[in-house]
Amino acid sequence: MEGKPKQILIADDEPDILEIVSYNLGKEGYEIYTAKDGNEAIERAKQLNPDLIILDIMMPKKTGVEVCQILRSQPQFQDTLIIFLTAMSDEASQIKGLETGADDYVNKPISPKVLVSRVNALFRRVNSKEVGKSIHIGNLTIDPVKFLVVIDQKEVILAKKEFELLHLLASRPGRVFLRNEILSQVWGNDVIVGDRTIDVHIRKVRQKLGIDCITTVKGVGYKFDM
Amino acid sequence: MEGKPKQILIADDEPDILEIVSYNLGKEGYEIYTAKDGNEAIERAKQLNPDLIILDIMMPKKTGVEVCQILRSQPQFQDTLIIFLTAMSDEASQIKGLETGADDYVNKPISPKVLVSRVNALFRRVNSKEVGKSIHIGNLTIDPVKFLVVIDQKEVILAKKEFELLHLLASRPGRVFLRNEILSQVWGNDVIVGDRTIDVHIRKVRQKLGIDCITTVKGVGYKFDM
DNA sequence: ATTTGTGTAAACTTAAGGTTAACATGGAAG
DNA sequence: CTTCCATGTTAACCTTAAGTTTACACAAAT
Repeated sequence: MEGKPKQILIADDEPDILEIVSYNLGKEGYEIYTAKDGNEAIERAKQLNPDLIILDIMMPKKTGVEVCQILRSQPQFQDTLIIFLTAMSDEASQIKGLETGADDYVNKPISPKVLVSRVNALFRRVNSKEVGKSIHIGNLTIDPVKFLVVIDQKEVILAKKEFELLHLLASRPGRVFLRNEILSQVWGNDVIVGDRTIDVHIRKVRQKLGIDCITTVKGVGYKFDM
Repeated sequence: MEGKPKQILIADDEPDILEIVSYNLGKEGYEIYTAKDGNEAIERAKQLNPDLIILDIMMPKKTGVEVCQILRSQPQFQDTLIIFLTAMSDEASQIKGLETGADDYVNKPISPKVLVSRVNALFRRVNSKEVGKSIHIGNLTIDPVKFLVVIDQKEVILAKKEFELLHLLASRPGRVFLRNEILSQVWGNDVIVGDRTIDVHIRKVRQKLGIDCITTVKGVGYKFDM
């Protein structure tokens, strides 16, 4: 059971490094995205929500350590893997890096093969326990493992269908789901239910969440939007 | 919620290394055990079932890589963390080591502080493994060794199935276990039992504990919550 | 052989969840 | 402005999952 390809964001100001790392990890089947300074790294991380972020420490705008701290302070990136990449091989930096919340620390000059092995080792470890990944959007968290929705630190209990419906919509924020799609995804392809059934569940979700995050697209379907 | 102290097994044939590593990790609150060759490492690993094993590569009897392969081939050690410690800093060894199933690879001469950071980073990432070790949640203690549940200083006797059921749920508080999962974990994959059997056992546990800590998620399963 | 504890099954009750129908609303087209 | 149609709203109703109780089989202990 091979999941979807893992997304990796690489931030470094040296184009050479970016290229060599992208090439070698891409060859392994990972989906690679790049950033060339600290601010861009943060920006891209927020829009991509990648599985792993590889950060050079010495970068313009913001250092890798700063980026790591900023990202780790947000719930969305609590579980994201982070590897530091750096020319500073002194042990103080390394310790500081790991204590900032990084998962690994690789010294330059990097060996592409070693980096690939370390990336693989990290994913091997994390994959074995991570079954359903939770969704974080703004102050909203959807956790399929705990079957729980948290909004502004407050837990909201949704019934099964309500949860599945919200989970579906929130899995692709902004994208419109046709009523048909919703029916087949949440209710299954065979069951036939009345026309108002979806509406009623949408209503319950809206009501329980208390915030307006589901938009109606008349004649088409619904979408999640914050 | 601070768990039990993590157990670490360190295998190296140089007493100096053993001592310095033991001292530094011990200071961090880990419970340290040692072995001085490959065979002893395997033997102690089996009797201790530690959370982390640190293996020197060049050891008498069996090399660290061999020990790793042997342990990884057994289900008991599938999730156990393994770090290689070695004087061989060439990248081929490192790649081989990581691909054997190790989680990290640290070169000698080792810096105790760096090792400690890396150990901490690994445990930070993998907070989940606590099988066979007692669980403390609030005023509730579940001790699988003594087969005992203590709640508010009062011992509660649970039957085998009841105990296993509670232990499973409490091992991951908050997480929902599907009825299927419960069946396969507690009853085993092959046995087929009636639909109400789980309910009955849930009821007995709830009754005996006297506190409401098991939540029903209708249509999904059960979860432990305090 | 009898007692005791444990696990499973069956029958029944309860309640949560899901669906529907009937009606309301609101915006766009004519 | 009126009509039309898609969606919103509400409450009643139906369905199904879970809770409860009792009974019984079986094994271990006495």
